[in-house]
Amino acid sequence: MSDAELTRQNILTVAADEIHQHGFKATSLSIILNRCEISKGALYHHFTSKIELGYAVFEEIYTPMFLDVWQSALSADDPVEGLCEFFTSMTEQMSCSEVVCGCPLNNLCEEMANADEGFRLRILSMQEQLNQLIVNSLERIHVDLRTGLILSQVGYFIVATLNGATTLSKSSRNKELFQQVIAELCLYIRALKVVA
Amino acid sequence: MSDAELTRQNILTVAADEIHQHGFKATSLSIILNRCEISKGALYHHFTSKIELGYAVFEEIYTPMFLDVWQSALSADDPVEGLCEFFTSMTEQMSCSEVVCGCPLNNLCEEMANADEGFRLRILSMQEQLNQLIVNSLERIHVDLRTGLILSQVGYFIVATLNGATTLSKSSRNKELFQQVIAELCLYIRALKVVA
DNA sequence: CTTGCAACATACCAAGCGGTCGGTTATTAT
DNA sequence: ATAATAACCGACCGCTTGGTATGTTGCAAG
Repeated sequence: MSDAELTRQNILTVAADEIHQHGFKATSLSIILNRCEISKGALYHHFTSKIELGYAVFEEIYTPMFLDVWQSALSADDPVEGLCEFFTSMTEQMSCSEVVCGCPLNNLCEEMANADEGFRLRILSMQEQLNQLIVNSLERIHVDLRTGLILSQVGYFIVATLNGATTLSKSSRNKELFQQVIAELCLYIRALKVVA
Repeated sequence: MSDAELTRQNILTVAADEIHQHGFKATSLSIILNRCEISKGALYHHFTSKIELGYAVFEEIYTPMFLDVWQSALSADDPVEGLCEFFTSMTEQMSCSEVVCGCPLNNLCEEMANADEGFRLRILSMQEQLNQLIVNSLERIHVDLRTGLILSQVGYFIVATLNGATTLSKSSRNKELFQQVIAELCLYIRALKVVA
């Protein structure tokens, strides 16, 4: 990787962390410059504006990270158990800072979907991709599932609850609340199956 | 109501609307001053700082509004049906701007719980009050409910899902997504009861 | 060897922010 | 009537923000 590309990646990584911690609007370019030990000229050589940097972070950092982790959870033989294990391991591995900072995509949806069309469309596309992943994996085991389920609706319900749980936990600063909601969510997910 | 108190209330109302629309940090005092047609001196006569104004909005506008609406939903003879009707009527009455702006408390939790201790504690207290309301009303009909339910967990699950649904809907700018999640949430809530 | 452009650095800018302060008007108590 | 204070005004301040324009360095092709 060339020096220039290294600089670019470094900016993206640091910016992703700052945006995760403080949100997009509250993220200061000068702090990114300090952390990267570069000048303003360097940043504006690689990105035309703050919002374009934000888009790049979304597309090159958040999106692949997000798809990877859901993909692997849903590719289990039994996606229902895959999801539950994924959620449970989240609560176990979750550090305190992650409880406080929440999910980057959920944060951006809250903050920017209403304020910037570019962010809104990217977030929307991400949500639809994620929902499709869930629907596809549930369809794989449709013979084990209750009849009458609207899978797309179920997918959005799961994502909504997970996001709601992270937001809710921010005020208590510990993962107890998160764990409770996740536990209830796993009950719901497992109840999607017909009783054996 | 005295003129001074009228001014104060006007500031609170306008500030509540601005914070709802743009979040706390992005809310500009000068815009509030313009909308209220008052001077900066007037505002700082009634409130010592921007953050104190934010606290006042939370306590005097958002909190009572929030408790009122949940209280009345949960005081129905059957709180399960009360909740479902409440949620369903939300989707029907919801204007486009409300879809876009989301729930004021959920927004503040996302934005400020991590950034300001005063907001965090107020939000936490609000969440606990709300959960207690739900738990109390479900306990009233515990004979109709499935055994083994952890009511506190159920309460937080409901709130988390509702909040997640509002956030999720922001990116699509319409209430279709919200309605889907709410529909699934009502299925979940009604399934709390034992089959008759 | 030199020409040229990518890859930076630095100084600067206007705008907006929350907040302060001295002054003015209106109201109320004595 | 007067004194005191509440209620309000508006100019000003320091600071930070995203963004720009000019200048410098270094590598790489011709």
